[in-house]
Amino acid sequence: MEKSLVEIEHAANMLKLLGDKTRLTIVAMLKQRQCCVCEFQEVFDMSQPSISQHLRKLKDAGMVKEERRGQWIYYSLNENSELYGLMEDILEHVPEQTEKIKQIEKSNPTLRCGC
Amino acid sequence: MEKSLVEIEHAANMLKLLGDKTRLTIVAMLKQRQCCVCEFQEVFDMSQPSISQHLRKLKDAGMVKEERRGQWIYYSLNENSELYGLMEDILEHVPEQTEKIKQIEKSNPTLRCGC
DNA sequence: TAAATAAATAATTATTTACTTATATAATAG
DNA sequence: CTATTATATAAGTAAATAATTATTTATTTA
Repeated sequence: MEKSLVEIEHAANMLKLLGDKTRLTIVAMLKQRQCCVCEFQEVFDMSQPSISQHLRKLKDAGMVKEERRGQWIYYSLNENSELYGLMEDILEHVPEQTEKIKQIEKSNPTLRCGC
Repeated sequence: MEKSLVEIEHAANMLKLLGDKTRLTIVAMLKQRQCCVCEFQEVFDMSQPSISQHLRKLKDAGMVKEERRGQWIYYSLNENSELYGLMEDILEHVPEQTEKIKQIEKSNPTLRCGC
């Protein structure tokens, strides 16, 4: 399979977004499974608006998509993005975020809805 | 061949550096061949110190190395960096910078030394 | 050794970024 | 309908970034 080519300016914009530890971790977590905002709140030591703003940037760049389910909004990687191939290749070099996934499954913030 | 794993913080730092169009272009050019500072000056519309500072950041991160040859300093990719594998994989998604390489070969700023 | 060239460093500045708190919007439950 | 919960948006701010100009350092050449 050929590598997808991305215009250098688009690539730089994407790399800049992934060049933030929080966002890179978010994306690495989403590679393992979709997450809702309240789940990210469990693992990042920052305010809810801060997390929302990171997700917004990733969404504006087309890297993630959101899906509302009741009062929760779930985020996942956008596999249709022209940036997806590059994102995948980057994530292969980044450790799995299994600890963080375990952490949210333990505290299970969306317990009440049975997601 | 297994993908090299990079700690998420290191990966984020590297991606932040590549998340700048000038630096990403520099690195893409260096994938094709080593270049000296005056050659970068031919293709980027910015001051010499600005280019030097970009190169310094890439060097501090271990992504490029420099080699003085007379009054010129040549930069090349540091293949021994723990980040090299990731960098290579990213560059596979970025267009070749052949136009820029041609441009510097045309004006040939280091003509006088016969490099 | 003096002048010229190549590159790095220092100091400054405008812009961008990543956070904060406060507030608004949207959905659900009582 | 009201209260609660989940998330987004707005406004403000401190820190980081990418550029600039001025200066310094290093090398070559006359």
